[in-house]
Amino acid sequence: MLSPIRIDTVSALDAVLAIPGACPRFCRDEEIFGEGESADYVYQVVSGAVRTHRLLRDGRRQIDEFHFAGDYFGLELGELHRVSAEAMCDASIRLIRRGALSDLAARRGDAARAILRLTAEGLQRSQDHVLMLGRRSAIERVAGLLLDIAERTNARAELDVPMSRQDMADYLGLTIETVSRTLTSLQDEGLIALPSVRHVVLKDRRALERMTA
Amino acid sequence: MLSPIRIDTVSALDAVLAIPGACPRFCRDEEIFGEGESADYVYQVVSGAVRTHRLLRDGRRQIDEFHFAGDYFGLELGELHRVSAEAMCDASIRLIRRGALSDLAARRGDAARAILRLTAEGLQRSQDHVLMLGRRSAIERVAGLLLDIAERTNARAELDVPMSRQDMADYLGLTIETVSRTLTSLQDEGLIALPSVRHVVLKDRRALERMTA
DNA sequence: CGACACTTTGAAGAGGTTCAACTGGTGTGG
DNA sequence: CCACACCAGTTGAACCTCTTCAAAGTGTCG
Repeated sequence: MLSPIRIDTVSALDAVLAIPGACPRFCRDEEIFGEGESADYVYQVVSGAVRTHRLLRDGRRQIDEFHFAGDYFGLELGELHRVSAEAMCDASIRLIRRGALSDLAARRGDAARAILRLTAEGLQRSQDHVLMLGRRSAIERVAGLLLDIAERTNARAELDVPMSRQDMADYLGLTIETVSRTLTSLQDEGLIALPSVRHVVLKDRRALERMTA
Repeated sequence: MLSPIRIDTVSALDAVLAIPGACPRFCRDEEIFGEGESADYVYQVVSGAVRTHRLLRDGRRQIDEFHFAGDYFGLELGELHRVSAEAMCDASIRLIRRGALSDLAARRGDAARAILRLTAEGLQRSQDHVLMLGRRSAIERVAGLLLDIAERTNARAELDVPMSRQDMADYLGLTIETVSRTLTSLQDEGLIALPSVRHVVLKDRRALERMTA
């Protein structure tokens, strides 16, 4: 049973926002929507992983967020998307008509609260991101990202990392070389292992957590 | 947010959220609430200016946001404040009981939408902050902050800067010395003037905007 | 006027970037 | 089935922006 203000589980959110929608597949690096386009849909990752990003005029890219199975993205206050979204690997994405969602929110208080909750969670994550970019060193940022991926993909020690080094760099406000060197140094210190480029084993989670706390 | 009905002005928001509340005064650097405290109120700046921040264990500080007259802050999804808030100068702050706000939101769709709108605007600002910290140089960050202050305080060319250099640094992810040097170099280039420490004159706004676009 | 906090400036240093070369894994074609 | 090409990732070295540490300057308030 839901409290008047809190919706406590992802599945509860999904139940409230269960609106039929198409569920197309996108392949690796395919654009789902672009910055400045009309925000006619809200999206949910069914399988795979998605990145959302913004670009400066000169090409500098900042990845805003990574989205994993179950996550919603593309929810906007205004009429236009403020970020672009691309699949990081083959992904299936549920499309929810924005009009259907606002109709639902207008009729049902719990749906309106679910939307508020999604937005507020996005804000919390963005605030964490700000703290990371403003005040943490490269090694702390990388450690934090690995732990975040572990948590959000429900991985134990061994992670499937769906993003390239460039994606990690553009999320962390670093360069690809710094990310690579930092991962190597974490490996040298025995905190992680890198069996392959897109797999990371967390060997000393406690130590990683100490870096990010 | 999702609804076709938009609330377009701050005053409209205020009308919807007009709940009687105390309006205490805080003096410079006084804490309004602390990170981890129970979030029993939502706050609105009546006059003055407020900063919200988070601290790492070792004392590194990241300012999350500056709040000016009319701005709401301290709105939380969960039970606890995730940031601390302090007055940057003498300020009067309206306190709104959170319970009163959620009652109102439960009864009136437009109030619920107003809360969503506030949250979504906070998210947009936080995303802009992420882009700034992740991918902009010191001079671009400082220029961006000055323009932001100008816009939010409705200043034309001459700005009243309510924050210290340390506050600017902790918002921009820089050090106090870098902020100071950057302001000096903007002055040397003729883009701004610094008649006194807490006053800035924007002499070439176009050039400043070019840096931040 | 003097004390104190904040700001500015200077010089040296570090962390991260840049540019460049090399490595390794993957896919393709002979 | 191997050779080769290609691309992402790694490593190295030089460089640069920003930081750190130190000192001097400025403004404010008793």
